[in-house]
Amino acid sequence: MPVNAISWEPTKMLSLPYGNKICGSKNKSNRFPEFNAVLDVQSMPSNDPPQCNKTLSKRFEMPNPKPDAQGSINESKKVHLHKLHQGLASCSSMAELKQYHAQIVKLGLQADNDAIGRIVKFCAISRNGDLGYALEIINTLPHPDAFIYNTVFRGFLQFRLSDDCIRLYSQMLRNSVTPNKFTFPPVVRACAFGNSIDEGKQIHAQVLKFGFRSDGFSQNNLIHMYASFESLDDARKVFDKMPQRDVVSWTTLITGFSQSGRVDEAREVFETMPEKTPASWNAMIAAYVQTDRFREAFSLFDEMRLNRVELDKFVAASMLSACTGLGAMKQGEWIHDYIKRNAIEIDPKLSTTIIDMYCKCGALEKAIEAFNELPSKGVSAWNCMIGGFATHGKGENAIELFEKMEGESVKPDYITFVNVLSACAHSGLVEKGRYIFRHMVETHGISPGTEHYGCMVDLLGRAGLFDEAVKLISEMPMEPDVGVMGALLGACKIHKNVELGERIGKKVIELEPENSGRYVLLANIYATASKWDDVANVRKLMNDRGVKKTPGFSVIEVGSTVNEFIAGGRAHPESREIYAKVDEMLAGIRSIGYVPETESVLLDIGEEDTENPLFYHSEKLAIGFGLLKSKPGEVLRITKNLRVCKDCHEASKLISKFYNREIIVRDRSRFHHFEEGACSCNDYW
DNA sequence: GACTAGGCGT
Repeated sequence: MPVNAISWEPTKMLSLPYGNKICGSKNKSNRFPEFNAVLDVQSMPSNDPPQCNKTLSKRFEMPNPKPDAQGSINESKKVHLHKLHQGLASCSSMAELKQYHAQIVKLGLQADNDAIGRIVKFCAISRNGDLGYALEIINTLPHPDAFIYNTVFRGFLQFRLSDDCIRLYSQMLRNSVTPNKFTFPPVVRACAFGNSIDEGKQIHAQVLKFGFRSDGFSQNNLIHMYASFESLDDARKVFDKMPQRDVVSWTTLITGFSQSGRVDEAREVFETMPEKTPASWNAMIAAYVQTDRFREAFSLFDEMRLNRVELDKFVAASMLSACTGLGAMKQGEWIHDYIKRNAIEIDPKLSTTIIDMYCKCGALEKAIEAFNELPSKGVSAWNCMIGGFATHGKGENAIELFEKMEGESVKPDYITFVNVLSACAHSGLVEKGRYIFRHMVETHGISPGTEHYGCMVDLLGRAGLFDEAVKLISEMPMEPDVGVMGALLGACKIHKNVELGERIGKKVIELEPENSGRYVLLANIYATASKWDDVANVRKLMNDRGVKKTPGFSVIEVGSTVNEFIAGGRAHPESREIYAKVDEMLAGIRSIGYVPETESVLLDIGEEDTENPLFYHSEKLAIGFGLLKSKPGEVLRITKNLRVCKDCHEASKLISKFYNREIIVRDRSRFHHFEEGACSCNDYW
């Protein structure tokens, strides 16, 4: 995109409002050598209303440029112009716009800021605009006004061209155009987006010097800017110094703390808010959801309802996501019903959230129903539904839906193919996967990324096609990442390919030394080959590096309560009954052939004890609790944070047979539907 | 003539 050519002057720093405390690790210094000179406001008076310094004001002593050389616009021109403005308001394309522009030029108004401002506005910020054209126009104007500059700032911001926005701002000053209150919100946001810390601080100085200390919009954007620099102390200072804070100031600060991972401080701010809007409630609820603190999200949501605050689409989305996190389908269903009952707009984001909730809660049928109900389906809804089929091991359905999507002329994107390929991998559809991989490139012109390669390696590896998988990796145009290598490692585990597994395992561990799962996998590969010394070495390496195994937990929703279990845990108030039920359950399945499987446990415990922790894996406790609390025939839905271990998998199959129950377990990477002694994954996970 | 806060998935 063409950007104005500007000649720059030597630099000179100005003093900053808040010292230089921000550490600029992410700061890009010296990107705007011109900037400091232009932004020199040392000599500017700070009185309201905004003024500029003497040098600048000279320009403003000149009479404003008149629309035409002869003087004011005559009456017939005025009428014509009025009609033009009306037409422009409903203009829908650049072709049409250029015709209006031509007429304005014909009227001799090519330098008239009022008329040209409307043209620039369309180009810069309309959906069918052309920012480049706006820039060309601005370069031809002898005296573009603040409105025109501000409009183009917004245009730059829409395209995330923050550096260009900042450059144009300095050009505005060089052209002696005084910023107004609409100038700073977009310019400050540009600094935030571009992580331009030095420039941001200087522009902050300008906000004050130009007299916008009391302008809520400018100040709120400054809060946002410092928060995005993760300089919460400065954000807080701006907030504290504001003569009048509004609900946006509070909400911005809450989000700032939350996005810097300081959720508890966000809560403190939230608690002190004088009045709360749904946006403020949601900012806090989302803070909990984003940090997996789902229970706190639920309890805040209850509080919100007690305060008679109605939920809107944002709160609904956050809470649906909390339901997804906990596997709390009934609660999620309640929110979905609420959305429908209250005609809350289901936009593309909300629709993916709804579908994802049902998919991840194991209710594929309900997800399909929700998907079919959507009045219009964006690509993300299709992606989400295809991904749902994939994780449920319904590869054929995923492909069928993908073909339907193509049939309805919805353009598949990068993610679509990640999900379709992952569906092929989960269902072992090798030939189809190879075809889709080619189809993606040849028909849709999407070049494969690491995720696509990861899926292909997963697919080929699971099918035992190691040579082809290794060859594919060697052909990758980029470095294979840990996802790709991890997929190969997983395949080595399944097929007991010790030699390759050892090589890849070591590599993967070095790529991700803090991920305990990788060590466990390598240790298990050694264990299957009875290489006990190597098992011990991996374990020692883990200990030496202080890498802890992720504690496993499982969650089951019974009635309206969500119950969480950790392996061997006894924190549940009914733990005695639960353990008794688990013992009964294990005795039951032993009678139909259950033999505890110990292979997949990292052997860091004595032989004798090996059996017990397996008996009481969180998943078995959750199933025991489910059997205890649910009616016969009711489906048990369990969500687990780790992958199902081989023993639990075998046990779950037999439990489903012994008790004649359908059990749906969501693990870290997919779903297992246990029914009549078999699993939907065909023991292939 | 116009500006700022909160949501999803891969």
